[in-house]
Amino acid sequence: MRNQKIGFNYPPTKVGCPVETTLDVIGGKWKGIILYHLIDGKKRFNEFRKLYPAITQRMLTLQLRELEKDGIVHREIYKEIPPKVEYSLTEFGRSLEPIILLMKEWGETHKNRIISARTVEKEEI
Amino acid sequence: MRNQKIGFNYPPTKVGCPVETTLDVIGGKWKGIILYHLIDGKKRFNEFRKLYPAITQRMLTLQLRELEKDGIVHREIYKEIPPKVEYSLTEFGRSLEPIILLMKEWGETHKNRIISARTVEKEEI
DNA sequence: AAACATAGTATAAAACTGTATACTACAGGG
DNA sequence: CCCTGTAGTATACAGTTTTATACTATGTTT
Repeated sequence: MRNQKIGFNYPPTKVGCPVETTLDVIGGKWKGIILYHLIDGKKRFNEFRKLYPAITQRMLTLQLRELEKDGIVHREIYKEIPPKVEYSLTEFGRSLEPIILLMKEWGETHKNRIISARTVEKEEI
Repeated sequence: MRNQKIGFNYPPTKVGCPVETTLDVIGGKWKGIILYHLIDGKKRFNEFRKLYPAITQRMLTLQLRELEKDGIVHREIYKEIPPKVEYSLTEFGRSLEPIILLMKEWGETHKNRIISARTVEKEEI
């Protein structure tokens, strides 16, 4: 283990780079999708499932709960049967809007480039 | 498995939400940190390790290679002994600057709020 | 001759994430 | 009385990521 020593002690935790803080909040597997759709207004649980059927119920629940815990998303429960729950952005969540919109634009503009950069598996044999 | 059927067929792959495309590029565990520091100019391999000693060599290599494959980062090898390799943003990588800077601002502004939102383990018994 | 520096690679294990499947509650409709 | 719909929860397993540790190359310095 010669190489690992680098002349100073490791900090106990990752001292936050601010960019990492933001990515921690919005970087979950389905959070981009969730936030992107919440910008247009509130959504019900199964609306998300219809928009992205590949999300399992468990993952959707987990991601929404994390966003809720971070104060980004508000969860409104209607005491009805069958159940009705609406998700929406909080005021705080709205502060992410410019970032989400920039990411949306960037993704739209460069999506094809990224896809082709990643599908070059073998150029030559 | 009553609940999983939802009245339409699952698509074969996740049809890209543009926000997800962007998060796929910048959302890796250490990519925020890497990109944030590359905005100031080129960096050598061990400079990153000194900035964030918790990154292992392997992770740093993997993250840099992914950014390189996506065309975000340029890797310049100097044929010297001991080795010297410099990493920098490509022209394409520069197009991420506005997003990185917004994320940096958001993180700086709301870091404490996020930390405390996440450390409320039990309010009452 | 041994040690140092840089930029990695190799391998295995541990930790975390995500999936699959089954299950719950309750009111209304047939 | 059984089925439907909504919004979940529970459990176990599979898959992916991340970590830990050791190792490589090679020219220069001690």
